[in-house]
This record gives sequence, C-alpha cells and structure tokens, in this order.
Amino acid sequence: MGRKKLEIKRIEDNSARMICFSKRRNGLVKKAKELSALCDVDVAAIFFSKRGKLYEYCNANSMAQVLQQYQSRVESGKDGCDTKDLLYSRNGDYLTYSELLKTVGSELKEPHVDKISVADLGLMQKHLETALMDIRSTKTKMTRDAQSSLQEKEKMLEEEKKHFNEIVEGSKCARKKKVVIDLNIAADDK
Amino acid sequence: MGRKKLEIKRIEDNSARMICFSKRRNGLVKKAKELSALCDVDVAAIFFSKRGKLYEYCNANSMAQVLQQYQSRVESGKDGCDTKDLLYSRNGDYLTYSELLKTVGSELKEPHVDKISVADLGLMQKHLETALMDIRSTKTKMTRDAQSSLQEKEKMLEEEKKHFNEIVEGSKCARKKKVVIDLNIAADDK
DNA sequence: AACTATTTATAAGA
DNA sequence: TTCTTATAAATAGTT
Repeated sequence: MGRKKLEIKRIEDNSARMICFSKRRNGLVKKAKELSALCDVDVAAIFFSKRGKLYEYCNANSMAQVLQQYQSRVESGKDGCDTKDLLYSRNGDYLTYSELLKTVGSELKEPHVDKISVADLGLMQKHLETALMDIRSTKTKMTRDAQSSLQEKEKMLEEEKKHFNEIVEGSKCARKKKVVIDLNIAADDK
Repeated sequence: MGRKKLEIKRIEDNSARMICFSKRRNGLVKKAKELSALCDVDVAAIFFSKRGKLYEYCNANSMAQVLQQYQSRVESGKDGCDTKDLLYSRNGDYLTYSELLKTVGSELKEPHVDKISVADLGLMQKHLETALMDIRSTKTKMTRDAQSSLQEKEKMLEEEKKHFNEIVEGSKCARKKKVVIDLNIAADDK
C-alpha cells in the first residue's frame, strides 16, 4: 500500500528500512489490538531487530503470563510428567536430578543468599538457560525421530491401503463411495 | 476495511467472530512476514482464544529460540556475567555451581542419553524452568533493592546540589547556564 | 511528522 | 466454506 508497489525483500537503504520498520510495527500492533478486541483472544507479539532493539506488544496483563501459558502448552506438550526421579552421576557418586535442582531452589531462600550478587544470579541464570537449551534441542531431535518412525508406519499403511483398493477394484461405484467418505473425514477435521 | 466500517469491540455473534478471527489472524501473520522480510527483524506472534486453540507465527528457526532470546534480554538485563564460580552446599558437602550444571549438560551427550525419554526431558525442562523462575524473581528483587539504595544516594546528592546552588546564588547568569547543561545531557540520552 | 496516491485488507454478500 | 467486490485502512514516497 502506498505510492508504489513494494517488493517484499530486505530494504537495503538503512534509513528507509528504519522508517518502514517503525510504520509497519505500529501497524502490526494496531492490528493485534483490533484482533484481540474483536475476537476476544490474547495476542502477544515480539519484535527484535538483529542489531539491538526489542519491541513487544501484549494485550494481556503481562507478557510473562502469556509466554508462560504458551510454554506450558507447547513445550511441555503431553509428556507424562510423572514424578520418577532420574539418576545423574557426578564424579562416580550419584545424585537424583531433583536433588540437584532443589540445591538451586533452596540456596535462594537460605542464609547463603546474602553472599550472592545480582551478577552471580545472572551467571546462574545463563548456565540454566544453556542447560535448558540443550534439553530442548535434544527433545526436539527425539520428537523428530519419533515422527520419522511414524512416517515409516504411515508408508506401510499406505501400501496396505493400495492392496485393499486393488482388491475392491472393478467396481467404480465402490471407489466413488470411498472418495466421498474421505472428503467427509477431511471436512470434519477442520 | 470492508463494506462497512466495523466498530472495534467484541463481535458477539459466534460464527462471525470466528470468521473474523481467521481472516485477521491470516492478515496479521502476512504482515508479520512482510515486516520480518522488509526490515530484517525477528518477529514472533502468539494468539490464543480464551477457550482453547493456540496459534503462533515465528519467522526465526524456532519459537523457543525467539522466546529465549526475549527472556534473556528482558529479564536478565545487563548483568556482569563474570566467570567466578559459586559454591553451593548439598547435605553438608560442597560443589561448584558450574559442576552442578555440567552434570546436566554432559548427561545429554553421554551414554545415559539412550535411557532418557522425551517425557523425562520434559520433566528436566520443567524443573530447570522453575529454578530459572526463582533466580529471576530473586534477581528482580535485588535489583529493586539496589535501586532504592541508589535513590537514597540520589537524594543526598540533591541536598548537596542545593547547598552548592545556595553558594552560587545571586548570580542569575550562572543559574541559566546550569539549566542549559542539564538539557544537553537529557538530549544526549535519547 | 504530515500528506496523499496507491495498494492492501477485509466485511458483507454470493 | 471459498470467492468476489465494494469499501475501509495501511502505507511508500513525498513535502
């Protein structure tokens, strides 16, 4: 929209790009507000330019709230989340993973807290974040693997379906019915 | 935009609201894509209707990545992040915090990995997230405390400034200059 | 920061 | 639903 049709690719001129960013960011936030008002949904948007600034919009009480809700829904997914404790070795002796984490939790509430600085906490945070990232990527990989094994199963089922169709072949009527059923299933899914 | 001007308030008719949501969500995602392409920024958007469904858009590799970047930027602020190791006690004996975290990291790459399920990783993740949250809130509190002590110092400096001004008093010219300098400092800050 | 010629999004209708 | 179209809204280039 504008005097000229703009091709959707990186604007190379620095100042033009910043102007465009500012205009379109405002536009996007406006649209997000409208969407949340009209349709009664929570919307969160985060923008960051690769060299520095961060902008955000959120119609709910707090971004943290929305992100937490997001993460609890998406990232924990449908894992068992049973209370089974895992064993982790350190220098030959074992400690449970939950013990390991309790350490972190309790230290923040116990006497030692007065010896901890904000910088120290930042460091702890960084380490935990790294650990989290490892866990997440491992989980993603494992999910992918599980998925590909599912895809193999799907292929096999496809084969079986083909065989079935070959058996039914010869009756055009039967085939048509099958197609209709498939379409209904697809429609129900939406 | 449309046949009629639409007032921006909750659409009461259920099906009309859903249609609107679907259309505008698509619109918003399209705009987000354009913004990220034109202006070379990362954009993440999360929508959820209060009764159920979750939608998301993210131009970067993964939503988790963007959210993590967001959280580390917003919540960690400008900590020192020096490499000093902290000691943490567990049942009387001590281990360094970094050792504690190495445990997590190494376990993900070592033989034990084949005994870990996605659900297990989800659990670890949840625990780490809890620990992170504790750390963040503690840090926020400490930052607040530090800030209030800074505010006290500021008050004292204000007092000193008053005394100074009283000494200089009588020369209106001197005062004017001072105002100009303050304004320049404020302008530089932007 | 405003303006305005255009393009784009979309509300309602088919 | 999906397409169409009249109209509202966003915005690219300009001042």
